[in-house]
Amino acid sequence: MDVASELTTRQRTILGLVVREYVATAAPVSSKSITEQYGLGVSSATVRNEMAYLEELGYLTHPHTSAGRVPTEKGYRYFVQRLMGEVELPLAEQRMIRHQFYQVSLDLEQWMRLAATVLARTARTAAVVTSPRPNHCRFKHVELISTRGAVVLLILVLEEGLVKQQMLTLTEVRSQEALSQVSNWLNDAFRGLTADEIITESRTLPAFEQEVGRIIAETMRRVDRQGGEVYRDGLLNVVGQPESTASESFQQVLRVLEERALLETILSDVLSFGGNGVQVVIGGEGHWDELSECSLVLARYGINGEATGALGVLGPTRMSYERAISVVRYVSRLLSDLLFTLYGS
Amino acid sequence: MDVASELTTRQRTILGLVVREYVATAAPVSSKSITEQYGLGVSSATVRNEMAYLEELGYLTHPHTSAGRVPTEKGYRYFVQRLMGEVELPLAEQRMIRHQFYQVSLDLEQWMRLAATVLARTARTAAVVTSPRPNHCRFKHVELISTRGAVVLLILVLEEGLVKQQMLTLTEVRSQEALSQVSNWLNDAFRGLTADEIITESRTLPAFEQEVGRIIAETMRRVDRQGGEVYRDGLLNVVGQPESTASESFQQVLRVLEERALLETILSDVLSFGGNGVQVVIGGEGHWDELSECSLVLARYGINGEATGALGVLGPTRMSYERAISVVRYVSRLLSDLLFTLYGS
DNA sequence: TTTTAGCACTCTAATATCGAGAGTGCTAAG
DNA sequence: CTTAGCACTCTCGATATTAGAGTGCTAAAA
Repeated sequence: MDVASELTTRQRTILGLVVREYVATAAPVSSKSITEQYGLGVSSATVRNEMAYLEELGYLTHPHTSAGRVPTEKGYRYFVQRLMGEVELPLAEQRMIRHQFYQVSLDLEQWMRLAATVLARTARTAAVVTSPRPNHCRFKHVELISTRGAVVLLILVLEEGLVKQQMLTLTEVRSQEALSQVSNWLNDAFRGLTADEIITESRTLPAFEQEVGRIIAETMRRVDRQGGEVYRDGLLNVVGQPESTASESFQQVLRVLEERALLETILSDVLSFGGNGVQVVIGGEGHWDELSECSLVLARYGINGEATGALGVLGPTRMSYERAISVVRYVSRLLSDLLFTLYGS
Repeated sequence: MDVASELTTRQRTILGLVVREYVATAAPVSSKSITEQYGLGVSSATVRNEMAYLEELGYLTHPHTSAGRVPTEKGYRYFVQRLMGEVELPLAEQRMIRHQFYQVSLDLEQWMRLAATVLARTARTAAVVTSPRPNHCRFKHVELISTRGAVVLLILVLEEGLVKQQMLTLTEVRSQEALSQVSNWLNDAFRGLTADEIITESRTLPAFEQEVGRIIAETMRRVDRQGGEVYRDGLLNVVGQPESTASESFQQVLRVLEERALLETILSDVLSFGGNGVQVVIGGEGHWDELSECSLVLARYGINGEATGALGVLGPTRMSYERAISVVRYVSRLLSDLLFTLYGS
């Protein structure tokens, strides 16, 4: 079916122009405007015929009888897959972005935040970044710090440089001395273990150590399970859109962005689906009802097999895919590189 | 001037009803609907006269000649200050909220997040919570953890239970042993000091210790300066409003919510302005242009003199101030209590 | 066979007109 | 001081009209 409907060069050119023009102006594109702006050496009537054919194949539509053409989701997909090519972000922008990352201090959290901001600004859409998580995190270091009475601050450092804190209330008061001893002890005992291994290891320990071990394992399991922090930016870009005024589908976008759980489901769904590289989901594609009328441009980043996160951009179907895809690709590579310098083996 | 324009009981009643009715329906309130729904024992004509008087004083307006009345900002302010009284959140809701906080683990971050969610859901507006910060934070504990080569993870714990992490690249590789020795050393030397004191203290130390001390002090200064994390929720509540469709002022609200810097300026402005208790800013009040057509209900929380944060709710001027104020008050008290159990002296 | 000029046709978007209805303001009487 | 009554104003929705943009189709030209 798709083989039969192979397009001629001219048809592809026209489809590309319609997509570009529509993305730029948000208004249906007429045959005349195409011939006038980009002289193809043919008349508007010819373009009209081609457009009618493209509509027959489902790449374009009519809002109504006498209006210009608008790309369908299928049209956008064709554009992204066959017409666009591997566009790279302009070197000037690459340099600017890289510069910003190097200016910020060596801190994962700041990188994530910056990544979200850069994505949103460059693609002019909403952006999402999840912090990188290992498949199974491993213990590196624990510190027990007495604060007040029986309340103790437990600080847990994992192999990947992730730091978690947790307050505990002990059944009896212990001195900082005693707590330090315990944590030193545990640091030796648990080094490099996973949550499950820590549980096993704890069995042989005295009651208090065992209790702390249990809490550590629990925290690690939570980290394994619930994935990382989610950083967002550029919500305004979604709201400011001309089409957003009326349509309710944009409320859905905001809902997706606000509800962690939903967002994470979609992200992991999309990423488990495709392989490496940038994934583009245009208008739900049947699987994700929440994303109708929106597109998602996603990529994984991080150190493969060790710790990966997701990052991407969410906007109206009418978005600049060139910009979105190129910036998602660039930032994901950049972050991967930065992570490697910190945690790489 | 305000003394001369003291209102009669009936005028106050009518103003109150108009505000309540308008908040509920979002439509201009007519004299008839007032007399019909809440029999005041007077005719609509009387109400009309009173309304005209209230308009003269600036508490109400007309969208146009033949429409019902709408409260002005001054009207809302009068309502909040003189008519509303100290409304408490319904006990059932109080219980529900308290329950949610106790279910979540003993973790500041989770409390903040939950507080934002609860505020947004209860007041049906956008909500903001900033984490509590001391005026001048004091050193408690440092840990240096070697990760890979010369890259070291520095974990800094402050008196108030705040944990900061930071990656360093050393000029030479050092063993974990050596690093632990240094951090033990510093833990004794810096205990309870402020950033400035640490700088002074460092002068007498060897180069490496001095360098670490400098980094610690720098981090602490950053904490002092830039305030805490900001948690937001309920953006959808702003977008979903009937009046939001057209007006651009709601884009401004979103801008305020998205731009950390702007938000923090406004928060600290408002809070430094008023004393304790819940502060209500209705429609910018001349100082904050970004908040025209919006209202902000804010309170400080935390342990006075030790560590305080801000929390509040941001919505259209047409919001339920009873709900907003009562929930802001309740959550701020609740959080203060919770903090006290953890860090209180 | 492909392209194109030309023209009829369709639909939108803007504008004007109209009437009903809601709500006020005012006046004069209670 | 209150209220019935009424004129007046303004919005809102419905309807009509028109200009213009853009298409689809046909028949001629390349």
